[in-house]
Amino acid sequence: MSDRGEGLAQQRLAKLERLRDRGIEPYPPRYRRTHTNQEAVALFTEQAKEEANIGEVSVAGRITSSRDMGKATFLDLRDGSGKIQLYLRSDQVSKEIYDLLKDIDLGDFIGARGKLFRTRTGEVTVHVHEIVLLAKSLRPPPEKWHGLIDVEKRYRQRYLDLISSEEVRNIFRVRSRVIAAIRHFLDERDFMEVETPILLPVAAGAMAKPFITHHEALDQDLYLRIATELHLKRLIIGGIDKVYEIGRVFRNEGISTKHNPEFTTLESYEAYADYNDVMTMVENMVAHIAHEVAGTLKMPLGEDVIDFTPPWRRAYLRDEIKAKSGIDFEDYQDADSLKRAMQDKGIEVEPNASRGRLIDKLLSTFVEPTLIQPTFLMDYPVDMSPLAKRKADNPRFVERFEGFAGGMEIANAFTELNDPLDQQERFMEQERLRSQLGDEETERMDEDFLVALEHGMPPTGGLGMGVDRLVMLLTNQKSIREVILFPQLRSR
RNA sequence: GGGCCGUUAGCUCAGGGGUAGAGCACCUGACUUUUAAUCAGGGUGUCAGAGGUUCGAAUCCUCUACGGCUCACCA
Repeated sequence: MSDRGEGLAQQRLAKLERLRDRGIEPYPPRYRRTHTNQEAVALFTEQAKEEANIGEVSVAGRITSSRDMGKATFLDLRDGSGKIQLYLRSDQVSKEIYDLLKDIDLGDFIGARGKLFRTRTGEVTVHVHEIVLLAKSLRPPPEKWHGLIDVEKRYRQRYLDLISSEEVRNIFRVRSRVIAAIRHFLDERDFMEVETPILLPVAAGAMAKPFITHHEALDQDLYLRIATELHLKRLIIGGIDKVYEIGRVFRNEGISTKHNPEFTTLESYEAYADYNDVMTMVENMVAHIAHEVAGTLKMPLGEDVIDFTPPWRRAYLRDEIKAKSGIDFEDYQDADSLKRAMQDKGIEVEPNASRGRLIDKLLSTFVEPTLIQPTFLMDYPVDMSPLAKRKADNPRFVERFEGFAGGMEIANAFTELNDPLDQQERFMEQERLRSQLGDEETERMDEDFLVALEHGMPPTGGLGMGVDRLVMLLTNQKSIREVILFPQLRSR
């Protein structure tokens, strides 16, 4: 048989036709297995101890490796639970079955039935007397030893990445367990999980540029949410005293190793709590998650080991910025003077930056990269926190903290602003900055939310956490794309 | 958006003006406990795409597409 000029897919297609010609259906509707691969291996291990007679098992999965010895063949079969080895002998299966092997390729799904035994080298193996093709694969799998390296291909065809990399499979297992652990932690504390709208007439609740879309029937532009904050606070007003949402938010900004246009946040709000209570909750929650997914609170990250054991270090934002940048932003009460001070230090500054954004620049340039071990920075200037409550003893600051680890911000929390008149003034100040500076990312006025606040909101502690970044920390990944199954790429 | 780097067989990668290469995968044959099976034979290709320079381009130049890192922006 010549295969010159034939692609690998054409070869497989030819095998498919041969199978059909022999009356073998390459895509049967179902197969009943008795055990997952993991269960089958465990079954043998348990029963072997008792030297009991082990019955037959049927298992199913994708063929990931094949070792053809002529009159005997070994196959590796993988399902969602793990791998098990199959062993076929030509003198112990029908000719039809052994011939079927010739037209089965790496990547095909099969079901196999037989008795368990242990090979000379000690591997639990199914001594197969019957195999059934469950699904023919028409394209070759990635290389078995190096796997899939091409980053673009890994993201665009994530299924191939998952097939060929145990490490990648594990990252997404951990991600799933992180989210489950968050739910468990909050549900245990009587928080109620809710879902709030993604399509909104006004995208408010954070400083970010939104995506815009259009509703045809309403003939109205809508925005994709940039935060869940304002709707969750409406629910606090509505009497749901402990509420949270884990959900996707969307920000129309740059893409980088730390930013994906859609990402997952946890936001939680607790009535009659303040930011000190939230701080305690955050360190306990992250410790709980780390313990659940890793069994330890000391997580490797690059060259470092991050110790999430509470209590985390606490410092004041102003002190920390002063210590690391040499600038005390309280010496500069307006944007212009602060800008000059920063330029004198050789810092590049956007001409239109507000005072809040300048301070944020100091934080992200000089402080954030140095916060490897978990740290809370407390008490932010009111300029950069339009939704947080002022400190009673100093109205220029608010009761706000951010949590950092691994040089990244992972949490942002405050005692929520519940004074509707102050909130209105803060929104108006943001609107003024927007029109004056043309800053598309300033906070937007949400009139409907103001009406809600006027009905009265109890003192409340609120939290926002970047779930993707938390997963990065807990899986030792440098890029957010490694913890998002299908990260945003330019379409081809 | 700027800068730098990359794109060669299904996959992982060499090659850098003169006949398109290797390992794995694949195909043919041998082999009844292998496991990166082994042994013998076979190269399956729009060198990302389009122009240009040259007697001759995968190789040099320009543009385009996509990706990575980084800066800017943000969480």
